[in-house]
Amino acid sequence: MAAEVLLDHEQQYKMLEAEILRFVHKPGDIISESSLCQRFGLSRTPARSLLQRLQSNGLIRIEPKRGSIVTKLNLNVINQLIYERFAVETMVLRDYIAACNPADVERVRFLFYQLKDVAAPYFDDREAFDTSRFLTVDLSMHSEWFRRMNLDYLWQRLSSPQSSYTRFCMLDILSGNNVPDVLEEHGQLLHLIESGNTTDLEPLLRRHLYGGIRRIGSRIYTTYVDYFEPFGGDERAAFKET
Amino acid sequence: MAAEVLLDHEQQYKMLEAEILRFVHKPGDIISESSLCQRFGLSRTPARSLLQRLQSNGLIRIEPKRGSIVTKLNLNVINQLIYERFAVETMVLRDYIAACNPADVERVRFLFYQLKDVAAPYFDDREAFDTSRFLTVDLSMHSEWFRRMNLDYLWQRLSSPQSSYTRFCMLDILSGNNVPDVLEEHGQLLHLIESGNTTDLEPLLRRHLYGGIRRIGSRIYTTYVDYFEPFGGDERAAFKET
DNA sequence: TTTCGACTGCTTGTATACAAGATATTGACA
DNA sequence: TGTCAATATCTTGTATACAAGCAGTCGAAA
Repeated sequence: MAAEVLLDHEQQYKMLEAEILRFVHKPGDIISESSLCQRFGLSRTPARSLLQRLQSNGLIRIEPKRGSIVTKLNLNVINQLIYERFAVETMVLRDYIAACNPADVERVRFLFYQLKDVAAPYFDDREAFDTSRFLTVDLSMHSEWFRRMNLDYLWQRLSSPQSSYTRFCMLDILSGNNVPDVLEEHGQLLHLIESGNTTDLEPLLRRHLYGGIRRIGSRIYTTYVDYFEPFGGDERAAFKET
Repeated sequence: MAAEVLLDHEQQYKMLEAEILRFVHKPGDIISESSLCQRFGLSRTPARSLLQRLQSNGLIRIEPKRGSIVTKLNLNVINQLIYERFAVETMVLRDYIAACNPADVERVRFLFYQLKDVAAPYFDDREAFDTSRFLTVDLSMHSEWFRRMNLDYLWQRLSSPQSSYTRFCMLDILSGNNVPDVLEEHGQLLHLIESGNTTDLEPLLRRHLYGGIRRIGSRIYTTYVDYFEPFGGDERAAFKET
């Protein structure tokens, strides 16, 4: 195979990152410097930079003199990151609902109808359903309230593919089982925004953000068991949704 | 000066990090590969690794063929990180107050008295006041509720020296002006925990966490103006505390 | 057959020569 | 004196030789 020489470092990194996030490289897989040298037509120095960058984002672990290994997901870490997202987004959305004007509401409404359009094939013509686009529109709704409240950096920080969380979400998404829930819950969020209701916000967001754990369920211990770090202690308590 | 050859990579990194956090290397300063080579007795490859690691944590910016420059603080980013901390800690502390038992309360009370002890010299014998120790005990109170709620990773994520926020706090701390406020506010937090009161929690935490911006105040635009990125737009709105 | 040791081939870690861009210096020329 | 181009010297980027640790293979000896 010819080396992919057309890509700059940033593109190379994004490509590797995407491959890890989408489980093309599975947890436990080895990505050696030499494989990157061949693939991208690099010498070892820039290949090492790529690996070090992947490591600093928690996607691989470089073991000296042994190799670079795609990290496994840590359910404990995932739970804490969901908690973080839940805490932050509850407050952001509360503040957003207090601050938004009719034009803002209209924008959210538009994004929701867009989400419905993208989701339609999921029920009618499963083949035509575009998972990736659904995810994009889903996220663009969430980013809307952050953007409106001038919290773009914070949204970027929460949604950047660090550590285990993004890959966990990807497990949920790739199976496609999240579509009905996401559609339903985003509809309810829109309804809260339209009505200015903030009292029902917290339980709804809790259900929405912990949905991944609910849907993946026991497959963590069966189908996907090799993707996760061995479970020690009482991490099964995760199922109780706090 | 003899090279500091006794340190391993981790220690070298921590040392550089601490020097940047404490403004030994000021925003805008240049840290070249060759300076690290000389100082630590390294060749360029491991020196580059150190710099890339600093860059991935937002402490320096590597400009190709030009140099590596200590980043300036971005007030907009700082505000968003304070917002994050505020949102998360409000929820953590609310949950903590609902979950803690008398032994937990006693532990917090002990930490508060410890904080009072460390702070005492600040008022009596300013020379004997230990800034670093005060900060440690301050943080150990905050980490206590995270630890109790099994959110250690989240605490680590929020308090790790990324980006601008930790350095901003350091500006506040190095001046020492935060001691009375911190003592007072931690006392009030203890009081809320003892009484199980959660309704006053949010305003108190807002005051506590935005305290740095309040105390530094206009010095952002005067004394410390060179430490910050140029201000564009309406970032002065920061003063309104949301 | 089993055990154990040398060895072969892998991995990443380090040092260093060279490439190439950015910037400051220098000096000739007007 | 002022201007501007050549140049010297800085910076980081890249390629690569060598170091050194880990692991699996192979084979000889018990």
